[in-house]
Amino acid sequence: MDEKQQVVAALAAALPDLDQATLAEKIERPKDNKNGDYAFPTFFLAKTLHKAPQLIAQELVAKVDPSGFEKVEVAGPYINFFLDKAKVGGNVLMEILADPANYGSSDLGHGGNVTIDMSSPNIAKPMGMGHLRSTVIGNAIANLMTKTGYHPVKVNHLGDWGTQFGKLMAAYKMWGNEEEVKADPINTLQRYYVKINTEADEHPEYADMGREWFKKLEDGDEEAYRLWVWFRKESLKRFMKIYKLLDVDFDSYNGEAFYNDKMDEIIQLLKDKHLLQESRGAGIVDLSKYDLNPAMVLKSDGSTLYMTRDLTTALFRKRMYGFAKSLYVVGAEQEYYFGQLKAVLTEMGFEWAKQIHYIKFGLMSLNGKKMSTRKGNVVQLEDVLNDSIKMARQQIAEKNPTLANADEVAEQVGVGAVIFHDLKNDRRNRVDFRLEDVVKFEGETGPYVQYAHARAESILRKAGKPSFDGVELALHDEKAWPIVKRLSQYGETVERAAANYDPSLIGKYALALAKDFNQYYAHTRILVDDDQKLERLALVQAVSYVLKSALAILGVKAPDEM
RNA sequence: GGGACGAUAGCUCAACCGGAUAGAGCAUUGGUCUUCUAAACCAAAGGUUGUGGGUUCGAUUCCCACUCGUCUCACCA
Repeated sequence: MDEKQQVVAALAAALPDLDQATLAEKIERPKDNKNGDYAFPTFFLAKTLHKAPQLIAQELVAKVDPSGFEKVEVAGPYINFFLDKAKVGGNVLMEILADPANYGSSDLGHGGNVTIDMSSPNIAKPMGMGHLRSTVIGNAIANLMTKTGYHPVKVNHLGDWGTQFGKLMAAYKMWGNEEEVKADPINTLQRYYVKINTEADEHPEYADMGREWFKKLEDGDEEAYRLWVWFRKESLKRFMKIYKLLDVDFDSYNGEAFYNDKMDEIIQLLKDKHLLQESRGAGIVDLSKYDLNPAMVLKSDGSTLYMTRDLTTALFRKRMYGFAKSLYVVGAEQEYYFGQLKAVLTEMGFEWAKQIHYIKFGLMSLNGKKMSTRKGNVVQLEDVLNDSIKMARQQIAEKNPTLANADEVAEQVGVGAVIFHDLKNDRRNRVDFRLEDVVKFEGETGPYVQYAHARAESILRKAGKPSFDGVELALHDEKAWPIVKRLSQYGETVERAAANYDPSLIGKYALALAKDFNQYYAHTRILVDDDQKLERLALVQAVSYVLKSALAILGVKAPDEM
């Protein structure tokens, strides 16, 4: 950052007619290191100066003071600036080593609360791979918020209410067996649920039974309530196992049921503001001024919908947390719906509606088809995690059989692979689930990054964990320059990832840094006793810190040995 | 039919604000472990960036049209 200012200053002296902001805007970072560290293209000056860009570049470079730079040279229409590698490199390393935990952090958020609606699995259904996306994306965004000075509030908006419970209860009453459910709650309940759905075509009365049971639940029927509590408890127990594996926790588990008795207010508010209209017996809010279809907030039988609960939830969260932002990490198929939700809130006069951001992610499919719990074609997240851990354990047995805490590391690597796989690409991309891709440990994967980190730690152990306190560092190894450059870009990468709610930028950064390091490692011996040994070790230590930090943002562990 | 999003190497994906020869990984072919962990490294090969126009000194990137794909368009969530 300061380095860019240095370039701006040098150019400003040669081009007094242009203001610094314009110059800063035009300066770019060449993709190829041979074109220097910063470059200034002169095309845009051709028109005003009536000269060829190449000529402008040549004339300009003569006026630029190259002191402070390694060199400044012309390459066609570009002026390329090469930084003083020894000095800049040393500064970057010293900055990281002085305060590793805060490297890359900023205070853009000034402590403002950011509620993040994430994970939100449905009770009485197994957590599928689809829920992984919302969980790990939400978790990574929460970490990005922390890193940029916000205070994230992770909310697991459990799907613990709705007509599907009525159906489930009806199914349980017909075919259920208490012992069977106790033995394996989720899968058994899931089986009942699939059964009643598949047989509903032949037995239309099942749908009515489901509605009746849900009505009972809403009216506080004792048996319905007892079943609901039981199903919910068993489901949560199972979910907690998965969250523990993923190492994700939540600040609130207030789900749909929590808002069940709080919806009157929003209905009343809509009435007071004359926004509630009747149409075909149902209650709707007209949104034609937003170019959207009307939002239904009351069914014709007077019962509520998802929309009703979400409006209530939004208002509750604003009051409870006074959020600076409210994020919803939800599948892309709900985009239209969230447009309506925001529009209704705006229509109600809540100016904070614009603080709501919908963080959509691409649908996960199986063999090209949408996964459907009702049809039973889902891949269970727990199975995938366990498979991955098992495979990681095998790899360790082959490659590092004497590793002391092998089981613990296998879990970190196996789970890390799954999480990283889900986060490395743009969250909006659709993904077709393929186990062999998810549990891959080579190439652009989580384990690749973890491995680079473990190698770095291994070297530091062998070097006797050197201390860098108060050491004045310069970096003389030219081969280390790509690494240092990458390290120096961590903060801006974090900021960009946070601003775009895009964890994949951190994933790509971690891969690039791991690759830089692995290349260096393959070509340079670090543990040789010469006068540059300490600065090489400082480099290794800095890489280790930053890799670990980047992985931590993604929610991936960085074992010291693997 | 309306809307949203997308189309880049055989496959999965990159490409910051419009910039230098469009880059990685996987798969394929070949090379590198008596030296810090080979979950790694090096190399080869792989492209009319869906099609056709336009804007620009310059377009994968911006605009228009078209083709194809996914999602979505009130009593599910």
